[in-house]
Amino acid sequence: MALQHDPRQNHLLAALSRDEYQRLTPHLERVELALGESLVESGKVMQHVYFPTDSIVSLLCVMEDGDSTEIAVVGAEGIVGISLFMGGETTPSRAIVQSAGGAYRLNGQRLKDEFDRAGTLQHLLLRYTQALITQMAQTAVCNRHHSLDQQLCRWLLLSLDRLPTNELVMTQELIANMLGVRREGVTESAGKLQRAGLISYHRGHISILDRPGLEARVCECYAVVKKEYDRLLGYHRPG
Amino acid sequence: MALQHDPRQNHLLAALSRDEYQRLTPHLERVELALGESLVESGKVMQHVYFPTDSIVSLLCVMEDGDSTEIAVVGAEGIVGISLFMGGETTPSRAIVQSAGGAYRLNGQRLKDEFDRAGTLQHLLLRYTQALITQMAQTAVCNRHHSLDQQLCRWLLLSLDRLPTNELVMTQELIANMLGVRREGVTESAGKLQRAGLISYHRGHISILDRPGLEARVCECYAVVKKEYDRLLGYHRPG
DNA sequence: TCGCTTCCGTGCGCTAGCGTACATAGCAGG
DNA sequence: CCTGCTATGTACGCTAGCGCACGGAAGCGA
Repeated sequence: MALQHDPRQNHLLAALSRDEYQRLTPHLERVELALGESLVESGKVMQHVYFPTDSIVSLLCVMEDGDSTEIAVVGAEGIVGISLFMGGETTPSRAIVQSAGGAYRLNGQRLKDEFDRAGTLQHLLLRYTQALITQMAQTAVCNRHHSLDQQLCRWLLLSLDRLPTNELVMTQELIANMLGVRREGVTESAGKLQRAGLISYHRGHISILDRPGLEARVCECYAVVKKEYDRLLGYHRPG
Repeated sequence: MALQHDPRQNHLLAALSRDEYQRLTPHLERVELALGESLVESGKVMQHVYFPTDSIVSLLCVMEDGDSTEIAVVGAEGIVGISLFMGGETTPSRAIVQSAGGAYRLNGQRLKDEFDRAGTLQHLLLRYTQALITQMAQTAVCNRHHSLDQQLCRWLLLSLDRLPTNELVMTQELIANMLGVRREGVTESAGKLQRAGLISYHRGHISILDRPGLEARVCECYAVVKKEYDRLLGYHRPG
């Protein structure tokens, strides 16, 4: 029933009460996010928050020497720019578009005003933030204890869950940046998955051929995060 | 001017408005936390939140095989049990007392009621949560990119910042659990620091002898976290 | 004083992932 | 077709940290 472009493709916006949605919708601006575009820069004050619909955004922690690590990924289930309503205004991390697609942009002040009404939106955003925290925590423990192979599977599955298709546009170089490992390491791990017939890699395009196969190889971290997202955000919707 | 036991030794409680503080203070219950005590168990609903005064609490992410990693540490600057006001009620992580000491306990429903008044407390708690998120993110990137030596320095400094003394009661075995590494690895790294004259280790008691020396060895992660805590929570108080 | 437990130190072989270097293959444009 | 660029594959030595095993030392209780 969704129009081709409908803010309610974003799950947070879809869960708002009628009143809230009607207050916000005149100020929602549809934007197309390009691969690699930066939505949030470390320490810079944001003017907008973003509600992805069919795009994916990575939250990255970047260090002085340029090395980076993805700490969480945001798709249609979430929002980019939580520090606006959390009160800090800025954050030391970056937000990079990991998969091009659409999103709805909202002025930061409008969001804060609505947040301060302490209605459904506030509760939704806080629950979402807690889910995000879980993802970050699990990422930390995964970084510590699990093999690159497993982490790559986790990353692919988390991305896949946020995509309408089975195709990912993403070079190994970029994945390496996300995971905070060498590009060659990704080549090697991806090669294993490819030889096992789980994925097919071709110059920046990954096709997932066997999702159950990936789920059989992934570490528990994926399930922990997914379960917590389901619990907190109740994804009982069809699409 | 603080009494020997004063809830306002916790910085969040100290920053409340007079009204808020007076509403809460009849329900604050002083408790002594013992080393190793568990305040929050994975998936269990909490009855209380805790405001540490001179104790330190570690938030741990524990995996199926028992391996664990500390994702953040909480002292007098914070609160244990954010999932209560974030709306999730439970969390997949655990909270363990890392350094014995005092705390004030508050019934969860009382906290939620006050939180929903959308006053100073709400803003404080949300800003604190954002600081916590920064700590978790930086922990994740540190796990990935930095040596055990550096991480041990970071851990010692973060603990030291939350302690009144220069002495830490903590076995290497426990530190290893926090950092998610082998006990032997901690022995080795701690040995280096000891030979360099920075610390003195003796059967579960660590004395920090040369704090500037630790700061010279630590990775940038420590400073990033500290700066963000200062920015968000404004620790311009004397003690 | 003896015995037990806890905590710390050390050694050794092993492996995952790093840093580096280089080779190849697809794609685009002239 | 040739050039050049980007993405991927491969190889090789290196190191940090792991798993395991053991030894010793400090404290505690009987």
